[in-house]
Amino acid sequence: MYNIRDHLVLKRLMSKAEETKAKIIQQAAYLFNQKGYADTSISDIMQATGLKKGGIYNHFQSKDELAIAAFNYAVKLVTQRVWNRVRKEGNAVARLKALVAIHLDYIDNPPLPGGCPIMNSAIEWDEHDSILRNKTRQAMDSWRNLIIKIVETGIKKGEIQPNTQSDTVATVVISNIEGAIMMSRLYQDSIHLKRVVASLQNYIDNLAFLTSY
Amino acid sequence: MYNIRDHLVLKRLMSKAEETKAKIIQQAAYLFNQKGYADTSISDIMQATGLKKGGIYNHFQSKDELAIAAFNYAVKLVTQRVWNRVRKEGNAVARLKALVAIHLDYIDNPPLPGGCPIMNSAIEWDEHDSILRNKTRQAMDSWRNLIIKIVETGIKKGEIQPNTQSDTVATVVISNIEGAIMMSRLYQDSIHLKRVVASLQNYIDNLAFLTSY
DNA sequence: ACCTTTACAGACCAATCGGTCTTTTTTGAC
DNA sequence: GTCAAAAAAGACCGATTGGTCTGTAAAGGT
Repeated sequence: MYNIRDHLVLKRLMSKAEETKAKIIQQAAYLFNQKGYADTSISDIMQATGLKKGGIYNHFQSKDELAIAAFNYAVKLVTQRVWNRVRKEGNAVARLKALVAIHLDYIDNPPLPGGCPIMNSAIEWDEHDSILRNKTRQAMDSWRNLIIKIVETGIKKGEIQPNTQSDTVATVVISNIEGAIMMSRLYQDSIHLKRVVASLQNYIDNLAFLTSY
Repeated sequence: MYNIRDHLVLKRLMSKAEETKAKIIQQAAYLFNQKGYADTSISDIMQATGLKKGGIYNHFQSKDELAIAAFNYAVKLVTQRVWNRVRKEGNAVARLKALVAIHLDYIDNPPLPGGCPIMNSAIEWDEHDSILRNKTRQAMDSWRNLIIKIVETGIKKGEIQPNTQSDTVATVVISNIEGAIMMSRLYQDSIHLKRVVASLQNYIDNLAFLTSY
């Protein structure tokens, strides 16, 4: 079969197998995030990737193993988008506000279809003692630790009030954002996300050591 | 078969069939809320109720029909608990604070196992155009309208600042609570719910027309 | 106590599930 | 171009899915 990559002088970054595996992971991540693990069948993934059963099970031993790889990929997509935005800001208040604001386009321009994979997995796995629940907790831990670190660095630098509870800030910010994503997705209307982002901006302003007025 | 209810003089409130149907709905509601619709099989419901397939399909035409009845039942459970608490309070600020505080025991003493059925259904159905998504939106509408009505009544009575956006309050309060339930359930730790409830109490205090200090 | 109605049991169905295995095709180093 | 290794195809498997249907048992008005 004719393959354009071989015909060109382009060096191949991934082997064919690696490309196939990456495609499976991406398509599976999209499907799992949209439909959930239980309602996504191997047949769905076969159809999305254009592969047959043997092509998928050549790369993964089980549906679970694929789901874990897909979840890792999904989490990487969402956390990278946040971090790439947050790192641009210098001080803690600006970082927190950027972290919140980046979620405004979670409806119209999401990092992957289906909403936040951390929340989706949390809801689906919260009472199974499964590998995926642990993975979800780890992802949530990273998410919380990012906020905690920003706040504590801000306190040290005198940008944020010293009596601020960083773990409370993390819980409040994440709860708000995740709840708002849920509501905006349910109604297919970003208004809820906009309201919550505005409310959180005000919340963050009140954490600042010196308010500007 | 000997039946103690017939032997006693007790008037039967429900016929045997109605009791059976109610039992199916309750058990199904628990299962759907814990495991989700896709991962709950008719066999699971057979086991939970002690009935066989014919006994279940005698009362419901399909799994979907049962899921809708179960969702209605679950929503009734959670909304009644909220309303029974809120109605005890006279003024808007106290009502809002009670509405928030009632969710503190959502982990240790939930109205039904599996967390908030509105959020769980929202996550599972948010991209299907299904009956259950519409049901979920209706339940969320009621939830929002309760808060909106409390706020607007409070504004009229001079208990809440007149420039307050009631729909924003509804979005913020619900997003916070639902997000916090998700986090506390993921970690099996009510600390996140406690933090968010405390934060929301402060938020509500700031809506009051006259602060006490 | 009788008798009709209905609730329920349980066998049965096709379709689909996740997963295995053998065969064929493709890949890519030489 | 050759050829060994790996990737993918696709037939196949038992178990389970939601759902149907017929026979039996219980219910409950009379």
